[in-house]
This record gives sequence, C-alpha cells and structure tokens, in this order.
Amino acid sequence: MAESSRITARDGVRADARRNRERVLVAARAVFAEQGIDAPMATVARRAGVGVATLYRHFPTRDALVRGAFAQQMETCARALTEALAAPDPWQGFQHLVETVCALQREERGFPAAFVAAFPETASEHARSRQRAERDFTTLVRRAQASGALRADFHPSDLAVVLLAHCGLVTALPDDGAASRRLVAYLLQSFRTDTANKPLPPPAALTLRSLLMATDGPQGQRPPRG
Amino acid sequence: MAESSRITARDGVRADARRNRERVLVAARAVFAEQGIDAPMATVARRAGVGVATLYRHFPTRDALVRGAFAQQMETCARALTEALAAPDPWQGFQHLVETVCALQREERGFPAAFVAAFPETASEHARSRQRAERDFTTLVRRAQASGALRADFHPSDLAVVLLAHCGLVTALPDDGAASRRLVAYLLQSFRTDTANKPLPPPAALTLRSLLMATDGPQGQRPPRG
DNA sequence: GTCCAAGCGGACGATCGCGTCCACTTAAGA
DNA sequence: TCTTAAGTGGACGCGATCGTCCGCTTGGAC
Repeated sequence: MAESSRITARDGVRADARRNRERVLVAARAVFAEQGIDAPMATVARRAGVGVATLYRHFPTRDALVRGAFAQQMETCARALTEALAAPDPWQGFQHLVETVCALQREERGFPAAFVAAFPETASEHARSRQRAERDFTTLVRRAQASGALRADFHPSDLAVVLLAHCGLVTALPDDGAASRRLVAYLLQSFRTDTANKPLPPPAALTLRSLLMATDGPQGQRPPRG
Repeated sequence: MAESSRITARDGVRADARRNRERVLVAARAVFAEQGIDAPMATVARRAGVGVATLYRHFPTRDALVRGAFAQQMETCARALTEALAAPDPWQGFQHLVETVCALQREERGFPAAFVAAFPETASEHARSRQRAERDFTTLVRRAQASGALRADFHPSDLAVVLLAHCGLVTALPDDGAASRRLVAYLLQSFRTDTANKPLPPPAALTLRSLLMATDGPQGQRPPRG
C-alpha cells in the first residue's frame, strides 16, 4: 500500500485511474477486433465497465484511443525494423520485416486500420520516430540491393504499397490467414532478383462466392464510413 | 410523343419515372466517387434533384443503388473475361483481364467497394452469371498454365486475393494510379514462370508521411466498421 | 379538355453516436 | 479519522441519417 502510493505519487495518477485506463485499453482492443475501429465509444466504455466520461478523460479522441490500444503492436513493428537492420543477411532482414508486419496486421484484428489511421499525428515525437523509421528502411533497402538479392528498381515507397494492399486484404477477409500469406509470398518473390518460382503457401479457400459471404460480415471494407 | 408513349407503354413505366431513375444513377456515381458508397442517401437525392422518396422507390436499399450505379462497370468486367478467353495467347488474355479490372477499380472511384459489396446478392440471375464467371476464369487459368506462361501453382482463388488487395490499395489512395500500377506489375510478374525482372511502372510518389496525409481524406478505409 | 393512377417531394418520427456537464464517490496524505 | 481534490458515471442536448407517410402534381389515355 505504501508502495502503491509511492508508485502513484511518481506519476501523480491515482491508482484507480490507472486501473481504469488499463481496463479501457483491454476493452478497446477486444471491441476494435470485433467491430472495427469505428465501433461506438460507448461500447468500449461499457465493455470496460466504466462510464463514457472516464473513457473520454483518458482518451479525448477516438484516435488517441486507437493509438493507445495498438501502441504495443507499433512497437513490435519498430523492433522488427531494428532487427532487420541488424541481420547479417540484408535480404533476410528485409523479408523478416515484411513478414512480421504483415503477420501483425493479419493476427491482430483492427490493427491494420489502426496502423494506417495512427500515422497522421504530426506531433513532434512521433514524427521524429517515423522519420527515423523511413531512413532506416531506406538503408535496409539499399543494403539488400547491394547484396544483389533485392531488385534494383525496388523503391522504398513500395513498402507502403505492400502494406496498404495487405491491409485491404485482411480487412476484407479477417479470417483468412491463407490469403494474406499467399499475397505476401507472391510479392516477396517478385521483389527478388533471382525469381525462379519458389513454393507458395497453400491457396486461400476462396471461391468468389465464399469470398462474398465473408465480406458480408461486420468489418466489410467501406471507407468507411468512407 | 406517340413514340415516347409507345416506349413507355412497353415497360409500363412513366417517362418522368424513367428520367428520374437515370438522374439518380448519374448522381449516385458522382456522389459515390466523391464520398464513398456510404454517402448519405439524401445527398444523392439532392444531387439528382429529386426527393428522397423517389430515390427509395427506385432503389429500396443502398445496395440496390450501388449495384445500379456500377452495373456498367460490372459489365465491362464480364466483357473483359470473355475477351480474355477469346485471346489467341492465354497469358495475354490473363494479363489483360487482371489489368482491365484493376484499371476500372483505379479509375472509377467507389467502384472497388461496390465491386466487393455487390456480390453478396444471391439472387438467381446474378448467382448464375457469377458461377459462369468463375468457370470461365478457371478455364482461362488452365489454358495459361498449359501454355507454360502461368505458374502451375497459381490458383483461381488468387484472383480474389489480387482484387481485394488492389481494392484496399486504391481505396486508401484514391489519387495514386502509380501505386496501383506498381502493385499490379509486381503481382503479374510473380505469376509468370519466366520471372526475369521486367521493367516496372514508376514508383508511387509516397513517403510514409505523404501516405498518411492521403489517408486523412474521405474514403479512408475503415471497415467500416472494421 | 378531362380524368386518374402513377409518380412525386419533403416533412416527420425514430434511432444512433457524440461529447459535455455536474453531482457523487473515493484514494490517499495528514 | 478527516479532508479534499482527483476521479467517476450516466443523464442529457445536439446533430446526422434513416426510411415512411401522405397530400400534391403530372403524364398520358380517351
């Protein structure tokens, strides 16, 4: 108790407030996974067992909540980039990076949309880390090209192309890991210089018909609202 | 006038009704292009210069309106498939099909979402034509594989993977034809058996930063829920 | 010109999500 | 234990969209 109060004092936040904040984050991840990041704020609050006001106090905007909920995943992405740069073989690093980020997008529902939505924050700190990420990734690309494995005309912006396309795919088919793996395999293959066809993961169990049943659910991709 | 009344009599629809229906379709295409297919019905009605009731009479659900608005594009897709089957070189046909459909998705805003959203209709007629499309596409794939140009492990369901991924990309970046072309080129390349790297269209003018400015707009892809 | 049913438009009630405000509760220091 | 300010919850007002209802208009047949 003395300890908890000491901890509390450290950041000047009451224990119950911190507890609620955590509850809200857990609830947000669950709700976003089920209904997408446009789920009503009230739903998140109810799930967390707190009032709406509490939710808004901790996260004044939906964006803040989304960012909070997926902060951990964003860190994983950042770590993957660091690891990729440290890898002895730059192509391995590159491949690992793409696969890791796509696996996150695939496994953590709601994360893909969050990933895209979270960036616009122009706030200094995050802008800086984003800038660093861009620089690091460019370095990785150059090295992989120098090693001869990555095609010379690969452009760093192609990563954005891959991620957005993949995001669209997993958003439309939240349950189909096979489709996601298949896309990533195809793309990675076309990025290599020696592109003799290598084995692919098994095809998605999709007919156009089943596909459309799938897109019926929640999560269907309508801009959303837009 | 005698003629117009004869035409009217033919389908038992009054001339002004048919005119309004057409106006609504034009307005719907325009509004969907600007705001996405979740735009308020009232906006479409106002744009068409008709009342909401008129809109609802012609198209009782949003889905019906969406389907009506993009029927022409759907037909273009169907025609592209027919042409592909008729092409002397099956690979050329395959490539032409993929490029045509993706070009439509890229150029006609709102169409990608419509394309995905329109399918669920299980109604007999469309179900039949969809079934036929599936069969025809499978034939095309087999022929292209037999000719040796298309990799043997390409699966017809991979078309759905491509279209959904591409749809996600153009939804997120409605203005960036370069990104779309780039993705299609990469994928087509990885579908060939002889995959010596061929020249790509120029890279998208994207930094992660600019990318995120772009996703700020309307049309942002939020599953909408999801 | 006359008639009438098909067609029209917009007002309206219902629903939903947002974000704030304020009276009540409780953590935690003294 | 007492105090108090930080924290809480839910009611509330607002605005947007939906889809229907009903009284008016008009195409087109005679």
